[in-house]
Amino acid sequence: MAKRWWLVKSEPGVYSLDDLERDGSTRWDGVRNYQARNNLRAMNQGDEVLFYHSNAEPPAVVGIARVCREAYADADPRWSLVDLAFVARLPRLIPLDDIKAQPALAEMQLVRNSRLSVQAVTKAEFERVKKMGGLK
DNA sequence: GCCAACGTTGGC
DNA sequence: GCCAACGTTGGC
Repeated sequence: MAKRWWLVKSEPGVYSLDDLERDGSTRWDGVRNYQARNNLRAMNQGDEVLFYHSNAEPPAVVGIARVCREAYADADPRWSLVDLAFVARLPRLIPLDDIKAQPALAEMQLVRNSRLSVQAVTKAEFERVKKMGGLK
C-alpha cells in the first residue's frame, strides 16, 4: 500500500504532543465523525502524521507522529481507531497563521476552515510543514 | 465567551 | 428525503 500523509488535531489540554512523547504511542480513539473515521481506516502502518494543537495559543502544528497500528474496531463497531507513535517534535512549531500565509499550503483542509479532526495532507504539504518546522 | 461553519438528529 | 433545530468544533 502506498504511503500517505495525514494531520490529526488534538487539544493540548486533553492530549498533547508532550503526552504522546511520554507515552511513546497511544490509541487515537474518540473520533466520532464519519469523514475522519474513513481517514483513519485509510491509514497504513508507517504513514506519517502532522500533530496539530487545536484550541491552543497559538493553534499550531507541533510535531510528527507515525501510524503504528492500522485501523481496528472501537467498542462501538461503527467507529474505528488507530495507534499513533511519537516521532519528533518540530524545533519550531508552525502556527496556523504561518500555514495560512504560505501559498503552497492554501489548499490544506486546515486552511479551508474544516473542523475535520483527521485530515489527509499531500506529500508536498507534509514536507513543506516539516521543513518550515526545522526538520529535513 | 462568542459565534461561524459544519455535522447530526428527528419530525414530517 | 427534506430541512429546521440543535450540538460541536475551534479560531478569535
